[in-house]
Amino acid sequence: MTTIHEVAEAAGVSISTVSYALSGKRPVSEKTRRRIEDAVQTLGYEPDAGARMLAGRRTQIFGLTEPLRADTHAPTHMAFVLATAVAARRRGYDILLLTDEQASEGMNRVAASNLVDAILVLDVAPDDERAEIARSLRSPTVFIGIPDDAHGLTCVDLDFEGAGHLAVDRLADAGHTSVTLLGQTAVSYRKSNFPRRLLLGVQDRAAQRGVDLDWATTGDTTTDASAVRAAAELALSRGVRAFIVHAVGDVHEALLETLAAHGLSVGEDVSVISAAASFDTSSLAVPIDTIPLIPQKSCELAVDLAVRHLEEPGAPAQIHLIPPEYHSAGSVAPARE
Amino acid sequence: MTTIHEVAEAAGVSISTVSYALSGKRPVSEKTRRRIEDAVQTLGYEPDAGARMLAGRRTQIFGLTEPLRADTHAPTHMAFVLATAVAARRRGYDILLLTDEQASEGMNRVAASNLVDAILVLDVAPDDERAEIARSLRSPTVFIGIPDDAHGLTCVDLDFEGAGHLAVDRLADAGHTSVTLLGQTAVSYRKSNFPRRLLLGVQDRAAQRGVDLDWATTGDTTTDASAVRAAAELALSRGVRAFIVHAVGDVHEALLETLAAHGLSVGEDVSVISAAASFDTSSLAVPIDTIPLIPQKSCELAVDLAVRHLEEPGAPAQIHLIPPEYHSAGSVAPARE
DNA sequence: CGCGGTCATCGAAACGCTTCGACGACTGCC
DNA sequence: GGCAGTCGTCGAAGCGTTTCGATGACCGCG
Repeated sequence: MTTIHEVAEAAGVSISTVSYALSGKRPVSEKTRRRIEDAVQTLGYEPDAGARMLAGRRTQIFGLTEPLRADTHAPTHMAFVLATAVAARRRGYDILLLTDEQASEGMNRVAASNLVDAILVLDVAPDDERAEIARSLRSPTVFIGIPDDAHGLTCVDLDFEGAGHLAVDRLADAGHTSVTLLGQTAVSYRKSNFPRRLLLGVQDRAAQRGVDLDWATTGDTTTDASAVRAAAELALSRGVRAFIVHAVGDVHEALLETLAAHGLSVGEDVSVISAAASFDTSSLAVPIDTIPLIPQKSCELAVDLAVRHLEEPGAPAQIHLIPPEYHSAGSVAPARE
Repeated sequence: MTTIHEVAEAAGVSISTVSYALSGKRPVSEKTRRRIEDAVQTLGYEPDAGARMLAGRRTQIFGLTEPLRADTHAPTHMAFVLATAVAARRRGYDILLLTDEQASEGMNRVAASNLVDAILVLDVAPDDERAEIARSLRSPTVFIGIPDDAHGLTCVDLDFEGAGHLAVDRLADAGHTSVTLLGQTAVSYRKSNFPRRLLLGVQDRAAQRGVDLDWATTGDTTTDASAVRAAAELALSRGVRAFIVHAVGDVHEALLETLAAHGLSVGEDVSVISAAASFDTSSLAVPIDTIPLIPQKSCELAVDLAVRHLEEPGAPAQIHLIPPEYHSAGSVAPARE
């Protein structure tokens, strides 16, 4: 294993000069630095992680807790994990997985042993036990998602309420007076927080704008295409011609099929908005207006916040809501009499 | 932060005694150990990871490389990641995620910096570039899956060929003379290795047993229910009454629906075996005989192998095939004339 | 009683890096 | 020509463990 000593010797300088040349924390002359860089190259030097942690009191590792409950939607979850890993890597951090049954043990352990510089929390539940732990930890902790009691926590998430407002506004602006929200599974309204926040935003704004709102879940614990079809049929029979969908791809497809079966053309006879979808809605049979939930955005912001808290330890904990964006694809039609 | 010094002081012993008491590498008297354990408890001592790495030349971390290609089946992949993390944790190791676009960079980096004790490789491709890197690394590396050139590598996987043999044998034993294999997506036969190995096993044994074999992929890049239905229809029209399914849950459901539509009862009129499914087939509408692919088994074995290579550095690299198990559920019927 | 042998404990030397204070060599100014 | 101020570099002190060799206490034996 090649050490900083060997690099120093090869370059004819002291080890501290090598360290400074590589970290850039003190100026090093052009000539010297080049010699050092050459030595690093030819020797294939890579600093020892353990030594660096010990001396530098930085590990360049973030812990990522993900409970991975049975009802977690795997593709979405994976997108978040991946996005986090990529964002962290870009800032020079690696990701240590904390998938313990009891997230508490893992968080306490890695924090107490200084294995990680900060902890990122995924798949946040309303009554998440990790909230309490995060408050007791000295390591910066960033939640991607918002627990009920977010007091003293740093959180990042899409502004689901705002997304709900935006969706209703667009439909109301188009003249629709009754709207149906096809939501998530029933269980996710209990185990997660964001579906409720979107629902709240939709209800809220619907009331303000005088829009009739129906709301249906799309299955009990798992998405159920027949439940979606039934809900859609019911809505259509009541004359509803505007839908907000907050669900996975399958639900969109089931809805579109049902609409097609009725001879209704999306963007002409009927309006559809996909709210907070984390998959690519452009691969659907029909282009759909979308207010996307972009994992990359949340995760990048989360990583940025973690880094910031590391750099300025005084930084206040607060909730960061990412403003919703509306991507038009022509699926909202003016209401007909 | 509490250090080993404070523990030593509190217990009235030297730090080396504390270290030995905690590691058990040298005998410590009952009395002393209890005092030390008490001090550890009350002070909430947790050894510093960096210091431990530096002094002990062990990090207690495994790297996990997962390329996460677009065509990766997320739920299956997640099951493997989770199983690996759990198995590693049980042996006292944490998992560091290596999701880099170029896995090479990450593997080299973490190995060179001694960040990990060993590397586990997931989602192995036939021409996987990580094979070459693994050979050049000093860190033990274990592949979960088998690349084309496995020379000099330690690999773990289900015996897919054996699973193919087993499936055909069961159907042939039941008197079936023609069988259809509903395989994976077309792309996975190029990008992965295991679908080919299962196919090979099936073809092989079918030839030996004089069984007519048809083979259909279940979509191009992604599973396509209509392709499954078409393949099933075709097979049925040719009089085939025996199916081997190597695919995700949706494919099973599409097949079962098609069979039901023809008024065929599984386990009476028609035989179905699910080969190498990594999900729970008992949640299907009809109980299906299954030769399961159990992520826990592969991942536990992989972790065990990594640990073994760490303990006895001389251990030879070899391929470990997990023998297939046949779980009967009554879905194989005797062939009719 | 003294001697070799356990057993439990201790002191000190790594491990490879970061960082602080100091120092010499210049430069430019009075 | 001497002095303050830069700039680049160096030596050494940690960082918190593990681990090796040594030491002292105690035991049983001749």
